[in-house]
Amino acid sequence: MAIAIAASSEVCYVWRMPRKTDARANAIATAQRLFRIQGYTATGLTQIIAESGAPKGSFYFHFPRGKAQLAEEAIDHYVASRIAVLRNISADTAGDARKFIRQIFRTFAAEMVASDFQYGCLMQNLANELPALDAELTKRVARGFVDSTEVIAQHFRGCGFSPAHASSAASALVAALEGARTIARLERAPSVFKALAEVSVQRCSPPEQG
Amino acid sequence: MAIAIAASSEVCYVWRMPRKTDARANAIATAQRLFRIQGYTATGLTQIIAESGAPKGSFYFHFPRGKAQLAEEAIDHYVASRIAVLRNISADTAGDARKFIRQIFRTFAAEMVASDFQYGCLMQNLANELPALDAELTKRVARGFVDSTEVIAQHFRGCGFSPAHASSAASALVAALEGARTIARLERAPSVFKALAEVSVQRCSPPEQG
DNA sequence: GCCATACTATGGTGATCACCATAGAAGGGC
DNA sequence: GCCCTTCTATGGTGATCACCATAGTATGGC
Repeated sequence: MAIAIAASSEVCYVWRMPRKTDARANAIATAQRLFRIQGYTATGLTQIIAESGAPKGSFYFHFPRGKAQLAEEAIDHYVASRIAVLRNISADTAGDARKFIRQIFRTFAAEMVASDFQYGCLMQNLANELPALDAELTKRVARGFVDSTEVIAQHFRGCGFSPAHASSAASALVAALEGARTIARLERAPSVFKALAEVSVQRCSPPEQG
Repeated sequence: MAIAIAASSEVCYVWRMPRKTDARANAIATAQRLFRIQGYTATGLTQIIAESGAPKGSFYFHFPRGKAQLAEEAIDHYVASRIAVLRNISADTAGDARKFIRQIFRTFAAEMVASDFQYGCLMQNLANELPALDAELTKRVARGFVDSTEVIAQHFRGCGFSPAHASSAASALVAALEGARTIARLERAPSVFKALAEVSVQRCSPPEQG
């Protein structure tokens, strides 16, 4: 097959060699971790490469567009896993908005405790450094929030919320989660998640709920 | 007066020369603005000095401890003005929790619109770069949140909330405000403030409120 | 065995980082 | 008029930044 393809000059590596190392995946995972802890600008490529253990010089082979490309792939990875978590919680609490909200706050709080309050949200960290980001990266961050919000709104609609109400409630919940992360990191305590969970849950309990 | 004071050797500049320039205040204001837009690490001293218009070389005369000291003074300034704003709103809406909350969201949203969604919260930006901050600066950021929260809690107590309820409601409100800022910057629209205001207000309206 | 591809390895690019040493100018106290 | 203090001005420090040029190794197709 290589012959047939080699003749076509357009695409030159279609046949994929068996993956030899996981240097690329390691770099993305390390970048995601460090960006979450330190932020985008404060994290140097030197540190990412060093901590990823992967060979140093080959970085621009895997990421020819450099740091920006690495961040793009890191955020894609992050958003995908965050959405997967939300979908799981949604499935576990189908039709029950209060249980859904409580479970989300509990899950996020647990994640922060597990990291000893070191990890922030990758999307939030990038959002706070917008001028350092190129257009493509900014778009992905914004899209990450939109997609996350949509998963939550979908669950609320499944609880009988009107589409408009579901959207605004989802938007409020996402914002509350982001804010809680900031506070929790400073307080090194998950109490703010508890406070916000109560506030958010009370909202959908009153008689006129629908 | 200068004679009498000059005799005391302990303090050597009590008598204050007439302030010749406002280079120092300019540097703090410029730092605050840039830190809010770009973040702490991403903002270089070079840029601060250049944009502040003040003379370049004299920076370490005014801020002998360098960037960290500048950030400390910037955040002190920021926290003080934020608390003043909250106190004003509190006084204008005494005894009315719902009005208080709505007015806060409206004020913060207006500030974001006025800056064309460029300004983040200085405390939040610093909180997201904790590893780059020294202990003193971290302490001031944390204290800024505690003090802001206390102003809000105080208002809630004045509305008849129990102390515990007032504290957790205030904590939730602060977190919601921070999260809303992040989202609003990306969406370049204040709608998330509106959504959160509705959610937060509904909480204190149901029959059992107290 | 040969070659193309996949990946590693080294060393260095100019630019920018925070920071500082040193010296000069401006102005009031005496 | 001299001095001390406040403030300005210049130029450069070593370190680190993202990025890249070049060469070497490993592996599978043929």
